[in-house]
Amino acid sequence: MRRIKRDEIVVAPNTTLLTEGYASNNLYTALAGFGLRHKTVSTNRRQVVGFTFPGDLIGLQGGHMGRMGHSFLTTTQMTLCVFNRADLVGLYAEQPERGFDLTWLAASEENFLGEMLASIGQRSAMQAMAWLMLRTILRCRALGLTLPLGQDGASMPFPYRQQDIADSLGLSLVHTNKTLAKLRARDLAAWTEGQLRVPDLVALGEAAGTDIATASPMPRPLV
Amino acid sequence: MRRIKRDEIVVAPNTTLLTEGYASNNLYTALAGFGLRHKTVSTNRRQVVGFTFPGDLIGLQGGHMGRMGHSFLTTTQMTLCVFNRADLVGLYAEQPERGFDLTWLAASEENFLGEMLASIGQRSAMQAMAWLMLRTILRCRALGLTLPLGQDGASMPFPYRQQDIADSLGLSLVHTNKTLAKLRARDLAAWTEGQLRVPDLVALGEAAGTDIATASPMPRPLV
DNA sequence: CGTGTCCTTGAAGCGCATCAATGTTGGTGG
DNA sequence: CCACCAACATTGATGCGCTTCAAGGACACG
Repeated sequence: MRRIKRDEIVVAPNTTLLTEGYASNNLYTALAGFGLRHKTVSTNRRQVVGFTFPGDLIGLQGGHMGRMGHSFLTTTQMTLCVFNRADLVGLYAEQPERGFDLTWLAASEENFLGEMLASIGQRSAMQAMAWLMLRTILRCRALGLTLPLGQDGASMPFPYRQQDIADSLGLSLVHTNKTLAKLRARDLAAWTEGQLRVPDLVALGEAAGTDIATASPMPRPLV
Repeated sequence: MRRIKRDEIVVAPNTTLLTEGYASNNLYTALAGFGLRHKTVSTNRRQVVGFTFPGDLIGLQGGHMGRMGHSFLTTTQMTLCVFNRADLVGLYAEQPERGFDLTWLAASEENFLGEMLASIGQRSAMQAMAWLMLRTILRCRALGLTLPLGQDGASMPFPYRQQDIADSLGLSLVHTNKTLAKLRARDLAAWTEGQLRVPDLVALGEAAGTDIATASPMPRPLV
């Protein structure tokens, strides 16, 4: 991938990098910082379709299908590696394994969205919230972004706003807040000051109606 | 693709071809018939993550990520073209454009699931249902599966059960039935005897809170 | 003619949205 | 250095859209 790397940039918090409906010449890999991808449904309604962590590829869609299906917004300051869309075609020819990996990533994203769908569609607010936190912290543990917490727990930076989670789960801000308070009261997950602390991953999994093995992400190729 | 084609099979209605959590050696292209992909959340709760029409690729995930993220179930009898998972790797090397197309397909699926997510998360039952019917009929029109109906309408076979739609939109069967009745009463969409009839696509789009251009699928590569 | 599958309709109740108000924190300019 | 404001978090009250429970109808099949 280094061959087609074009640049490395630092972006301010709360910046829209990619806009839904527009073509993008670039795609990025997140090196540091946090962001999110979202779709706009109507004025004052959006759906967050994913949280972006270091190591994630951003804008693959735009590179393959004329225009972006979602926008990308930074939450914190981010450091990004920049690639050029036009270079992708050549990459497939020269390094088929990389092309295979890209399909893998897209399929993996698809799988994640399917799980989100199942979560929003079939679970209660409480379960869905628990599932999201569990899924997030397990994924970030695989990335080395978490710190151990007690026997079976973990903590990690999670610098989003409650509104972001609400828009991700299709809940109102108010109900999101109350559900978070419940999770905190039951010692399942405490999310304060941008830090997510889960004292017992197994217990959180039970509240989510799933087990850790099911919620664990698969090992992924690096791009 | 013909090079790696292994077989052509006919499958009975209501048959599970791929099972969530298991690896699959095969992937398929639907030549005729209808089916659906679904995830099992718990006993007696599932999430339908997509309806499968002729021309669709089935099981790409299983070919790339060790095991399937969802099950595949036929609704009608289906005719399928069978490919072997192991042949995929070679395909990427020999025909990079095909590999590119596969990523395109996966990214396209991801995009669709994002839209489903937005629909379930942000829209009312009525809007979500209208959106699903519109999206479905527009996609099938591009495949040549629809017949024109009046000035701005279209009709197509849609041989699913109400429970399938309910599980797709995260609604109860009862409410799905009542919402369908409303759509029928308002002359927006009539779905009876396995046929979906939409007299005015634009009007349906208005009920869905979107316009036809936004809901239209992008042209796709054939595999 | 009984049995299973799917569709339909009514009634009751709950989970969540919406409305409204207050608290907290950090930034900004007088 | 404090008054002010904007952004985000929190909490209570009210009501609706949906789920769940229940029952019955239509049709196909052995």
